This record gives sequence, structure tokens and C-alpha cells, in this order.
Amino acid sequence: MEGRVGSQDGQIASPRRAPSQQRSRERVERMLAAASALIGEQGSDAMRMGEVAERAGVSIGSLYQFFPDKRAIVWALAERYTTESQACISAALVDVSDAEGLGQAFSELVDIYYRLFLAEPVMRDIWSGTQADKALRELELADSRANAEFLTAVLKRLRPAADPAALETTAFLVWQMGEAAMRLAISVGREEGDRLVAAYKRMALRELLDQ
Amino acid sequence: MEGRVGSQDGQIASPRRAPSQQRSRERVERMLAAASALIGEQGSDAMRMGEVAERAGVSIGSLYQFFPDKRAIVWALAERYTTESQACISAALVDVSDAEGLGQAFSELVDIYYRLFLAEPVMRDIWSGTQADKALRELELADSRANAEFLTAVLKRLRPAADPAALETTAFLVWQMGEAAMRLAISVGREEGDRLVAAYKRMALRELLDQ
DNA sequence: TCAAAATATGAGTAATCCTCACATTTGCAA
DNA sequence: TTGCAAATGTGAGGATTACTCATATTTTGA
Repeated sequence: MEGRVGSQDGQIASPRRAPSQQRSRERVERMLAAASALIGEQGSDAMRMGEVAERAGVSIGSLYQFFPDKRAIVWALAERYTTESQACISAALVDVSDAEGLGQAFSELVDIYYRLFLAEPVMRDIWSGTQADKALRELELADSRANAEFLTAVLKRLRPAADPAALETTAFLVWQMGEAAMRLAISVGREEGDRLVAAYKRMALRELLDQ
Repeated sequence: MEGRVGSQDGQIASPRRAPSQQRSRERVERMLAAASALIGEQGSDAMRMGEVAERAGVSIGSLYQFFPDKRAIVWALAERYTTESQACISAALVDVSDAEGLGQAFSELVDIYYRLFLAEPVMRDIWSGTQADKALRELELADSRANAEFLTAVLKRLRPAADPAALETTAFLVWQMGEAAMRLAISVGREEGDRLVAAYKRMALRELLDQ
């Protein structure tokens, strides 16, 4: 029916039961891999639970043993992406100490993200559903805040005299604008997308460096 | 099943049959009104076709006589919003002739949009689904391009020496960033939302006025 | 006046998410 | 080893919902 999924209560989906044995942990991996493949092929909306189970070589029941519902699978994949990318972002920004360094690091980060979005249909699809799914939206928001904090830390170092609250707002906004710019860029042609990303970079750096 | 809706082919949904008689035109209005009310109450995902029909006082069959599927109803509502707002935006920008005027007009437009998003749960919900629904995304993109063109026209007047293509990119990006900023602002608390919108305004105006 | 076109109806079809009662496997203490 | 509880596995079937279609009614226009 899918009406079940539609009536999302916003609760962050969590495993119904954490896999404790080696066997089940491997099976859960297979389920996630199958889901990822299917999302890459057809998008998460078109992903069917039965197909995920079949491709993972498990029964429907097993799927629901570890994931309370369909959204939970997508959420689990999304969480992995955020965890991975946060480490990368933190590393890129942690020892930035001057304006030039920030410009360099930020520019590289944007490039990395853009390439990632272009290359990974799964990631693209998952973050597309962000607005519609409350749990995903909250994950993305939390992720964005965490990443913005790395930026904020840099800004506070570069501009110790500035109002910290203003810097936080700026960093958060700039980061979110970046994600929006990426989504826009990949939904138009490649050429226009490149131009938009470049324009975003200029705009963001001006905001970050100048004040 | 809803699987039907899930497998969106991206086709812009169009009425299966345009209502040609007065009677049916009124009924279609009732259907849209019912849908709008339900979306406002529960969101478009939770909106049930049966409920729309019941509330509009028509049968399920009649609903499907004029709307090929569920998404088409949401799309029809979205289209109305875009049509209405484009007139407003065009009017606000059409006779801007200097930097100060642009600052004034743009700032007012942002405020209007922000208030609208805060006050209209239906609008909020519809544009939330934008990323997930291909037809909606295309509608929004087209709308955004149209609005950005009004901005581009102003910019070309203010900065005749600048590269027109660059101005177009800037205007489009700034506009899309604005929509993203609104979505972000309404998904956090009111206070932070206000701050984010204010920060966006500053950022956008700097980009638009300076270069 | 009346036939064709437009409109209206709602029971039924199909697709899909998810549950649950029961079967099997694993970990572990006696 | 043995036995038992906990963890894991299964898939037929329940439940919901988008959408169809054969049929009935109303409107239009010649």
C-alpha cells in the first residue's frame, strides 16, 4: 500500500533490532548493498521492498527484522554518507589559518562535493528526498550544522573581532546554499551546472572572506 | 497501491480531459479546493484521493476524469501559485532603474515570499516535494528561470558593461538560493529563520549590486 | 427531438508495504 | 555434550490505497 510509509511520524527510523551476530550483520550489509544498487538504478521511490529482499537473498521478513520501514533503509544509507563526508570536511578545514587557505580549502571542498553528486546517483537520489521526508530532513540539517561548525571555527579564527553569532549564521547559510547549488547544478545541463557552481563559489568566498 | 504514483515518468501531468462545461469547471474547482485544504491539514503525501473526492462531493471516477493521477492535482495547485507570483514579481522589478531601487524592491520581495511561506502551509508543502517529483521540479525550475529573467533585465540595465551571460547566471543562482534560504528558514525556528533570511538578503544584494 | 459528446459513478483490480505466527539457528550455561 | 533461551529467518496473507472501466446520466447542438 505504501500508505504506511506516507504517514511518516517524523521519528528517526532506527533498526527494529540491532544485528548482534556475525551472520545477521553480513545480511544487513547485503540488504543495504541491494538497496543502494536499486536506488542507483531506479531511484528510491521506485525501489520495492520485495526487490531489495530478493536481490539481497533474504526474505521480506528478514528485511523488516532490521529496518522498521522502507524509509529506514534510505536513512541508513544517508547516515553513512554523512558520517564519511564529515570526516573529510573536518580534515579539509581543521588547520586553515588564513584567508588564502580558506579560499583554497573551500574551493576544493566544493569541487569534491560537486564531483561526488555528479558521479553518485544514489547520493543524489537520497538527498533529493530530503525535503519530503522528515527524518531525512533532520539528518541533513544536523549534518549541515555540523559541517557549518567546522566553517564557523575557521571564521572565528580569521575574524576574532566579529560577532560569533553572525559568523555562525553566515557559515550555516553558506553551507546550505552550497548544497542547494549542487542540487541545482546537477539538475540542469553539465555546462550550466559548472557555471552555477563557479558562481556559487565566488559568492560564498566573498561572503566568507570579506564580511 | 500508490505504486502508480511512485513510478513517475516525469511527464508533466495534464488534465485527462479539460472541463468544457460550466458544471464540470465548478466541480474541478471544488476538487482543487478540497485538495488544497487536505494538503494544508496533513501534507500532500498523506492526502488520499478518496478523501479529496469525498470532500469535494464528487466520486473517485470524476476526480480521475480531470486529473490523470495524484501528482497532477498537486501540480495544478503549484501552477496556480507560480502564475500568481510571477505577476507580482514582474510588477515589483519592472521599473527598477537604480541600485537603490533594486535594493528596495528585492528586499520587499524577499519579505513577501518569506511571509507567504510562513503563512501558507499548502505552498510550503507543495514546494517541499519539488525535489522528489520530476514534474514539480521542472515547473519550479521554469518558474525560477522566469523570475530570474526579471532580475536579469534589471541587472542589464544597471550594469550595461557587464557580461550578459554572467548576469544571467548570477540572477538565476541568487534566485534559487533565495528559494533554498526560504525553505531552510521555515524549517528551523522562527528566530533563526529570521536571521537566516536577513543574512541571505545581505548576501544576495551584495552579489546583485556589486559584482 | 434526439443522437453524440461530455460528464458522473463506485465497485472492483492491482500493486505494494508491512505483520505475524511459526521454523530454524546460534550462543552459552550446566 | 545437552538443552534452552535468545536471536534470526520465513513467506503467506492482511490492509491500504491509487487507479480503471463498464455503465448511467446530463448537456450540447444540429
